[in-house]
Amino acid sequence: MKPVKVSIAREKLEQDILAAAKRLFAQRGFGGVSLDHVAKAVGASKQNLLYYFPSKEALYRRVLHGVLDVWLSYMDALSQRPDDPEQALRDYIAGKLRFSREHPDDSRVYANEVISGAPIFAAEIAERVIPSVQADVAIFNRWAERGLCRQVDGRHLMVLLWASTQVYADWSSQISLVLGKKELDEADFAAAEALIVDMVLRTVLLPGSPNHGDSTP
Amino acid sequence: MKPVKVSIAREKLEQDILAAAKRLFAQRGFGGVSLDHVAKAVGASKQNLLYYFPSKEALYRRVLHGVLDVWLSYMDALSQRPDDPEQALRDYIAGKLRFSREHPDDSRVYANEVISGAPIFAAEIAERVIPSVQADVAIFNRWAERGLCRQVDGRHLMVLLWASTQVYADWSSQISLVLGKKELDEADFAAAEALIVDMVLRTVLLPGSPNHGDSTP
DNA sequence: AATTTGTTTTACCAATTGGTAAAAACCCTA
DNA sequence: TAGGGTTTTTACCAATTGGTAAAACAAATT
Repeated sequence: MKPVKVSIAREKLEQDILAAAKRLFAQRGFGGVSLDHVAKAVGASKQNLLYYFPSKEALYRRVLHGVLDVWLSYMDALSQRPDDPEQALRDYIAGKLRFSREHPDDSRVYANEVISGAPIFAAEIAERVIPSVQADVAIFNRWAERGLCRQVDGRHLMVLLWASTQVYADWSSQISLVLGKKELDEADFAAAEALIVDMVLRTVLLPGSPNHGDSTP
Repeated sequence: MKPVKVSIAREKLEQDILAAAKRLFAQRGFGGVSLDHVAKAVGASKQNLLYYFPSKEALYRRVLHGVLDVWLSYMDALSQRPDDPEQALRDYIAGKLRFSREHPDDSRVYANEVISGAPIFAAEIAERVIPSVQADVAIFNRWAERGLCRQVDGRHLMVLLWASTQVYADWSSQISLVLGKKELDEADFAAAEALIVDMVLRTVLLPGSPNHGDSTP
């Protein structure tokens, strides 16, 4: 198989463009970013940028596609431990919070798109995200059927899990203000994790479960 | 006091502009909206619009100011019942969900601004929102001191309450996809409220409380 | 009716927008 | 070193951007 020859330089510039575009789209949304902004951020000309990505929307789609990859990669925690609701939920929450911590811009790009009603990515979300969510919900329901956890509406629980974890990326500016510090640190994320895990487990686990109601310091 | 005479027509057009601007800013963010968009949405000329609002940023500020008024008006539930944590929390959650239901565009405008790092409204948020949040947190801590509820980190609890309620406005497009319907209806909001109230009360109320752990159908 | 005041329209403007066409520079291999 | 493909630059373009200035129109006050 002939290797697709791509010069190092090309590869690097393309990645640089995607990275800069992600940062800008995260901050200002699709409409608030011009190709010139992105080009200047990477020290290239707008026309050069258009050589790599045929249009602004194409660039945005590529960014969003990458974001979705990352988003989904943090969402498979439930299926990893199909027999242990407690640990699965702990992992899931920890993973999503790690996503917020490590990829805040990905989170914000995604949030911007969803808030706008997903005009561009509705199809891809329907194709990739929704099945993944439904799989998680199905795992949930199976746990309940098998008596491993209480009956709760898995769909709304998933919504609550996204919301309460992603907020630490998307709303970090306001949360920082509330906590009275410039940026969120490790300890803040740990505190968030403790609270969310505590709440979810109290709600989901059966009263008789071993670990029930012990997570308060 | 001399009444500031403002013709009906003026008043109405100004309100129309603000309403249209809010809808557009909610959907596309500040950078994604042009004065011409807003003008066309209300059937006026761009220059006419600039007669009422001296600049795009001025218009945005006015919209955001109104949004903040609404946002804050739904946030005083805790102080209304200073001696009854359970009912106060129920009211608070119900109120914030009502906000998401009745004012989704306000919620989205606010979310857009916060995600962008609140470049324009950081000062006003710090002045108006943060004190309000801190008041709520203080009420919380007092409950805990008086033995009316468990010790939980009030700040992170507030974050969780915003997140889990506002998500039903900001992310309604994706939640609709998950629930498999075109838009969220009364029943969906009721289910969300039930879950959130359940989780919060399980976490916050003391084990011996009267209503503890009974909210599952 | 004349005048003042408030509102809208017309006519501009320079800068920026996303995008095209083609020339120029670069790089690798024969 | 010549040629061929790849990448970058230069030169454009029409449309849109936020905004100004002043004229035209309408409404209320005298």
